[in-house]
Amino acid sequence: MGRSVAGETGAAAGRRGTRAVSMADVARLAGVSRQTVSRVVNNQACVVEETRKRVEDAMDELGFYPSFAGRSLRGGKYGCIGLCMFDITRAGNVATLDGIVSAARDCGYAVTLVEFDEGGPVRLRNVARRLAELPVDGMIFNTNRAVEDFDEFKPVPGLPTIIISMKEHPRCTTIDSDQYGCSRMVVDYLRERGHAHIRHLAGPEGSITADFRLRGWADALDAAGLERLEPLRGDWTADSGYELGVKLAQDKDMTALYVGNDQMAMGAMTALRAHGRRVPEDVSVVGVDDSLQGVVPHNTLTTVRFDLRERGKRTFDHFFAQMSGEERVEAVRLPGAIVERATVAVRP
Amino acid sequence: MGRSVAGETGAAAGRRGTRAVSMADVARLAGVSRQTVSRVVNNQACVVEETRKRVEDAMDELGFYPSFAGRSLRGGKYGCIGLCMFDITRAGNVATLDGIVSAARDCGYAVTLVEFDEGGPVRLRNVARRLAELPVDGMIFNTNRAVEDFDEFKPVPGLPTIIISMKEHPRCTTIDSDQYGCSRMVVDYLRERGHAHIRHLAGPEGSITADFRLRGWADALDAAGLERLEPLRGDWTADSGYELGVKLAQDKDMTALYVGNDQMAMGAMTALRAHGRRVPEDVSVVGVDDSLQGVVPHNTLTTVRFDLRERGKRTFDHFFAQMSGEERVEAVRLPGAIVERATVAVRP
DNA sequence: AACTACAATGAGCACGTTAACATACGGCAT
DNA sequence: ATGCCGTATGTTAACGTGCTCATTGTAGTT
Repeated sequence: MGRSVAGETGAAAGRRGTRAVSMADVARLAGVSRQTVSRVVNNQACVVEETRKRVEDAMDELGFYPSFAGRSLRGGKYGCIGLCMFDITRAGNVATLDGIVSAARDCGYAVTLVEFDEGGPVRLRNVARRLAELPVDGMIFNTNRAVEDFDEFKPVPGLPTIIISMKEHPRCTTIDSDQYGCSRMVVDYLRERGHAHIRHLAGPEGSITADFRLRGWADALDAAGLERLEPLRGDWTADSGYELGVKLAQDKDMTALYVGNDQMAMGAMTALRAHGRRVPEDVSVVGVDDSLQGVVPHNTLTTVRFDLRERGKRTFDHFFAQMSGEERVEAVRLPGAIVERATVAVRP
Repeated sequence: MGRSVAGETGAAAGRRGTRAVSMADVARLAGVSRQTVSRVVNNQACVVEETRKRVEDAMDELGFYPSFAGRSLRGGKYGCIGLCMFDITRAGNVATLDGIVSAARDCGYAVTLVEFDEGGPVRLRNVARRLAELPVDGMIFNTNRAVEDFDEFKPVPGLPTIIISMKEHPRCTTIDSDQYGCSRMVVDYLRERGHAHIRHLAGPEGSITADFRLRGWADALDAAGLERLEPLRGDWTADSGYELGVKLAQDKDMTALYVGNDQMAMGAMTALRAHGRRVPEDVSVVGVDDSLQGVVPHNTLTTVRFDLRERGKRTFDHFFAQMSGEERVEAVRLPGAIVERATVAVRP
């Protein structure tokens, strides 16, 4: 905190005497009733051209903007969605945010953004409380980290709630890129190309995304009856990928490496090459996220691409459906697609 | 559009009979007046413990949340800032957004995010109109592209407005990373290390950031009386950097290359090496943004780092100052810092 | 002339909250 | 007993908008 909070300044500072212009002010200047001003603002018929003109002039002169408070107090709706995210700066989240914002805009909604508290364990209930006191008609949570009260959380009555998460929720619709399915897809893709020794370099513990990607890989290997060696865990950075790639270079049986994200894949690939393993001739490498395009020159990494902007759009669509009366609770998983570049070879 | 917009659903859908719980409902259940409920909600003194308890129980039972509309109608403040950005997904913007959101939160503000319309020329006036009808106490614009009515734009009376932009504005405080100064800094840095033939690979035309970085480089060379060859222009991607790097490899006089961002620098560096120019022995390379850390293994690029999250925080600070009555219009430019890695050599 | 039909506008209320003022009550000094 | 004070609570009014209903004005029909 430190400084005074918004609530306090509200009463104290006000608009320093410059109280915003109201419809009554406009009506007075234009010599009409407030209701006529209201009609002009809302583009209703039944206003004669000359009156409309006079009102519009008065609005311009006074710099009138309809008060959101008054309007929504009457209508009951704000036209805003509350969105809560863990870490906006993580690459995937931004695209999703962007998708939500633009889909919302198309339906006349704005997006109010808050971040999860960082210190201490996270509880959806607390965030929901905070959002419920903001001018929002519903909520979207993006929970890609562990949440204490995930299962017992109950959405605020009257406020449709969607959760972006791989974990299913008993009362809320969840939506996410299919982090589990993408791994099975990659394993199938590699098996079709003759690979039987497929190792995995996963993201850090505590990351739900990393866990689901890992589980998908493990289940796919088990289902296919392939040998499954212990996966390694990095921290999503290229340098951690390099470090673990050095270890993996020792494994002469490995013919394919599936890495939990592209940056680590980049690191691992560099390490493999530096230690005499050719890519893709000796070892095929597949990443996830397709995040290197434009960042690295001549990007050749075969990877899985999720349309995260689309994920945001779909999230809003489900939100909008609930706003419109849809009651169904479902778990939507959006599939990724393999982007074939040049780091996978076919085994004889 | 296509579907109905928020405004329309407001009246039509309502909360489908589930009108939100009001203070009056709580008061009735607890057997007190609305005012007493209000006092409990706002943690005011002068409520006897037993009454408070009864009211709180009633609130819990009914699932009461104070209505933002009613509250702000009375108080005149919303506790929300409107933020308008061009493209959230551009790397720098996210960090800034994050800084604003977290600084705002510390002062009890939420951030309502909208994007600039994409089609057609952009006018601040239109965006301001849209924001002014949302529940916001002020606005922040992030304008890193050309805006049609930049100079003549007048902020909405009563709504403090800050613009994140290198261009100065006659009526609004502007703030930005010092895109101009960083280039001068880089040129000085290279001159101190004996370089006299410093070329520039700039970002695309139409990017204000690219223009200011270019102008800083040009002015610094002119001021030092150094030869200034025509700069090349890429599109921020590593591949465009590579392509132009191939051309620059022909220039045997060039001893230093200053590139408008790190990704192009990465591409250019790769091209230079591929064409027999050693980095940094033959050519020193400096980028801007420090955006490769964690993305590329063993990142060695010397670059300029801006603390963009800090930029967001500072932006909010200036906004908050204006909310508190500060009238001053200023142009704040936040300096970057050179991150020394291994792509600059000292000339004999 | 008296009527209906319709267009244009106005009056009044309701939404949920809170500041300002009003009331009730017990305790204490005069 | 009277007056005063402080605490706890209730009452009233106001914030700005938009819906419903009422009123006025105008044109057309009988």
